Amino acid sequence: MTPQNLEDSKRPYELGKRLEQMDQSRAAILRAAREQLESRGYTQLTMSTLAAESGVTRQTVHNLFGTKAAVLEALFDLIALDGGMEKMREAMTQPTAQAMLERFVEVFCHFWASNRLLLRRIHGIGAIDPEFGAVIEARNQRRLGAATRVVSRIGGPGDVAHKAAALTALTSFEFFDALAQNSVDEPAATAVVLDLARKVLSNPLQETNLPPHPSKSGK
Amino acid sequence: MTPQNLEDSKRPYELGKRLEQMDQSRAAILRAAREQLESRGYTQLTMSTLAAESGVTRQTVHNLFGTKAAVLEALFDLIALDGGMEKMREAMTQPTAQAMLERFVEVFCHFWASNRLLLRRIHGIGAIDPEFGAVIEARNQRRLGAATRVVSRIGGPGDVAHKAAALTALTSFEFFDALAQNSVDEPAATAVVLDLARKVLSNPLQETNLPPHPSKSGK
DNA sequence: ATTTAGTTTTACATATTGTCAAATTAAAAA
DNA sequence: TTTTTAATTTGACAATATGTAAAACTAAAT
Repeated sequence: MTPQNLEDSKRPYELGKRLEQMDQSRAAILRAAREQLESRGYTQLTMSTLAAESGVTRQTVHNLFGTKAAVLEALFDLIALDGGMEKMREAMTQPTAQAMLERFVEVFCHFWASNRLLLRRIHGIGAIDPEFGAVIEARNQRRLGAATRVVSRIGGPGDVAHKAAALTALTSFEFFDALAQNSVDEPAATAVVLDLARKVLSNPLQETNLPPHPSKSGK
Repeated sequence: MTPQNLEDSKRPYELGKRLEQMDQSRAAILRAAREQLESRGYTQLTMSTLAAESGVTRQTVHNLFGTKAAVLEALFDLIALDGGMEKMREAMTQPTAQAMLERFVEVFCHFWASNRLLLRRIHGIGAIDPEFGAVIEARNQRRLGAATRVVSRIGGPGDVAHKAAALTALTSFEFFDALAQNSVDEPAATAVVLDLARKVLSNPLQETNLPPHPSKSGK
């Protein structure tokens, strides 16, 4: 019953050029997935429309990816790869703590801005589907880890975990998206995030920045 | 052809007690919708499971609400109503600007905290479905309007629209949810939001809070 | 020329939404 | 109490969408 049996033996076969074509199909499908996800939304994107726009059969989409969820996960992985997430390493190795924070904020804000509509959909899927949500949350936890290192590096008073949570929230896609929703362009939004991040990390919680609770004493 | 025709005339009929039962069914369906949306997510919530758990027929769910989207919109309206959104009026009529800001932040943070998981799902639906997204965005625009009034009331330097956008993002559900995700409880998260809001509204953009760009000069 | 393996075609099973009409039932009106 | 009304149920149906399976087809490798 070994593979060398006369009956079962198969001539060796390298996919070669066929692999390229498969990769092209995969790429075309992911491109179509991105377009349709952005323009039509999640429920309107179907395996059929995906196949039609990418020039293959619906069955081929299933062969190459398996399920609709797998297509979206592949798309998610793709933008994270060529979207510049490898710049994180460069950010985390800055010489000074402030430069580290600055690059940290810039890297994420630029990534959010570059894929805003798509990420809104993908994160939305994570919000409505617990299973997919775990994938998103895993990435958020990695950002939390990086944020914790930034906070530790900067030092200062206050609880590290608490400040890291705040920094993570400030650098979340959702916060950036909310900022950009109201006519704040990428540089301006990035500046706001960076400004707030510095304020969070410099002082613990300065509630005395302005009159604390002026509820009784009118101005 | 008037209603008084012998053929077409109908005996007057008040629904009375039947209306109560319809309301109970409606309430039971919305309760089931909330539970299933939170526990199973959007796609796992079906008209069938909804009907089963609320003790009516699938057809009745359709009779009472129309479509699945309509059920969720009704649920969205419900939590907004009895969820305490009427407290907004009280917040906007505070005597001092600072009290107004404080109540503004507190009202929203408390609302987000009281319906966190449910709102994550509902906002997620808005993110994946452009049509439903418009409903969410309409509410965000109302918050932006209120934020603009708060910002104007507080005054100070800087662009009102810009600061209002920042305040709106800080008081967004998504930002609160991101904060609360990492072990920050409601009071702490509210304090963070309020603190950041004060900082945003007090100074325009104080980039000189810390050494500006210490990229070349080491510490 | 033969073999291999991806693609297509075709068919099928399942699940879900949404609609429709007749039978049923509980409440209102007489 | 009897009749009438309207909501609920029951049963059926159409339309989509996902996912699987197998045979025919085809392009590439041998």
